[in-house]
Amino acid sequence: MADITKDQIADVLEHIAIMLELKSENIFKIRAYQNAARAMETFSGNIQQVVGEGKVAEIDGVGKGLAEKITEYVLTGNLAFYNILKAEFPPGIFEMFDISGMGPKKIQLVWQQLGITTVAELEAACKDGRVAKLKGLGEKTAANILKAIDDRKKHAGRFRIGEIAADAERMLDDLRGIEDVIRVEACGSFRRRRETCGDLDFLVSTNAPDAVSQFFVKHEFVESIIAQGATKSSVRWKSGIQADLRVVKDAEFPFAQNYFTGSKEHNIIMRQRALARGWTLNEYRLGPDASPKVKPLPVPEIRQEADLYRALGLDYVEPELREGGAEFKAAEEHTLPRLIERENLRGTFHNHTTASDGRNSLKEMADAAIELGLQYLGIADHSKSSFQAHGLDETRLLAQVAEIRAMNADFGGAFRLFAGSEVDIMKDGSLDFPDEVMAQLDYVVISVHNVFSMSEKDMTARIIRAMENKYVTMLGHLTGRLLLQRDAYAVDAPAIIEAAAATGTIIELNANPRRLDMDWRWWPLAKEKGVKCAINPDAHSTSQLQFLHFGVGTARKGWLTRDDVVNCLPLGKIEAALAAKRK
DNA sequence: GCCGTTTTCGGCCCGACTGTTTTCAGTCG
Repeated sequence: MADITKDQIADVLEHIAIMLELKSENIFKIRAYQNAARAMETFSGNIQQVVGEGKVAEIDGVGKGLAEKITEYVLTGNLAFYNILKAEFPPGIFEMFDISGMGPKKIQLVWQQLGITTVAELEAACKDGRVAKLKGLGEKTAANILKAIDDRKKHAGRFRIGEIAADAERMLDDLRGIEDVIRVEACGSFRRRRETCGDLDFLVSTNAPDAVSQFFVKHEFVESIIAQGATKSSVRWKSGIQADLRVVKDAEFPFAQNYFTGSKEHNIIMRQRALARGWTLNEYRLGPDASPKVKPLPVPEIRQEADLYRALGLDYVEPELREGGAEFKAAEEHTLPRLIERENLRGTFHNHTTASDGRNSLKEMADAAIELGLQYLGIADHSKSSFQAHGLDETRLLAQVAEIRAMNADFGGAFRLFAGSEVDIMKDGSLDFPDEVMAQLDYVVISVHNVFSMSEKDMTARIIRAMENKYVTMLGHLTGRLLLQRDAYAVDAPAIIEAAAATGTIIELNANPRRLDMDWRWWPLAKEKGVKCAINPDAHSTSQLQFLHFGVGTARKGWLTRDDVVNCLPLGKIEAALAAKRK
């Protein structure tokens, strides 16, 4: 069996959907491929196993036809249908989808009429007037395409939530300050606390829409105006991100809030549930369906989002869970979890000091933790093999342990530092410190920091071997990914989760917004297996302790409650949790 | 291509904005 991951399957299905669009195939067939790609991305089981058991078609959104294609791809590493389809298109053509305003129809047009197959050729054809002469296009379209090509060069791609959160919060505050503004929300992927956002969506209810729109497009953040209408405006901020504003009447707010929060998949199911009750749902209202297929029920009054969920037979679904997956079944059966909140955290592990590559001293880190209202702080500087990060050898580590013990005496029980280490996992799965050194620590975080290019099988075996050491308390940043920067190394997450359950090892949710690793998609499986989570900021300075906010957002996306996260335990109870595996 | 509490055919979410048109197609979210 080839080592095909579910992400690779999703990419292939997504790519097929794009090519079918270019061939002007049936739109619903295209959507079926897109749905199946989403189903793969959010699938939390072991796809190899499901293929082996012949149960692919049991996955929601995957039918007989796509199950056969997925099975062929997983078993052989190849998909004949995909290869044949791909051969019909020049490879550079797909890059044109990254140009805002270029969709399948225009790409097809410039390709068929002008023979354009790359973004560079498109740019040239816009400049020399050939694009403007095409039927259905014109001067403005050509100019807009040029602007979009230019924008793409400047602002490629998506933004990490850590890069945009401060500006977004500031905009929310500013919008709330406008006269006659009633309700304000940042919707979209930002509200759902996705790890990256392509844009920001602001929603305002007011009786003075013009004033709000004017304020938005003239805000100091704005670099250029993309579109401005009566109810919808789009701008590009100086930071590079696109920000959209929707202005609605207050009675419409809960519907718009729900609609613009998404996800798209979540919205589709919401609308289907409305139709099943003889209603139609859009971003403005819940109303009677013009041609109902069922005997319509009276339409209830909706004042806030929770009313809408109730009307559709659901408990309120927190935004973080609205990814179009298991949230509906749980909301129907009243089994949605009470999600963890920032205030539940009592302390945190995996933080660095000037002893390795941190910017603040032990004392400064402790003071900052106290300032944040934490009861304890774990220090886990790098081990000696991470020489690029000034990793500590045994002598320096034991000196730091002694310093921590002395400081704890001064805190007098109100606050505590825990002495740990972020120990490198060596290439063969052995650890950077011997057992007798780790035995002197309160806890041990283990992480992979080198030799990323191993096979999935070897990397998984490497990590599992390290987890089997009884002094290892928790596994740091599982995949080593740096969002929008460096891909995850190959590792079998379900196998790691199984091993964590078997060995009693905690898995870290690294809250650094560049990482947010382990990914939120795996936490429901970890929770099901009884694996505990530690939300750790991986702070290299006092200010980075604030990363805990992003970690809590990701934990909420992973359906975690305070009971699933060890650092919700108070002093007096956390000690036993850290020591449990050593017995 | 998927799916089913009027089921194996005939549906499949829907509105705003732009640019090119003169009533609509394309794109986006």
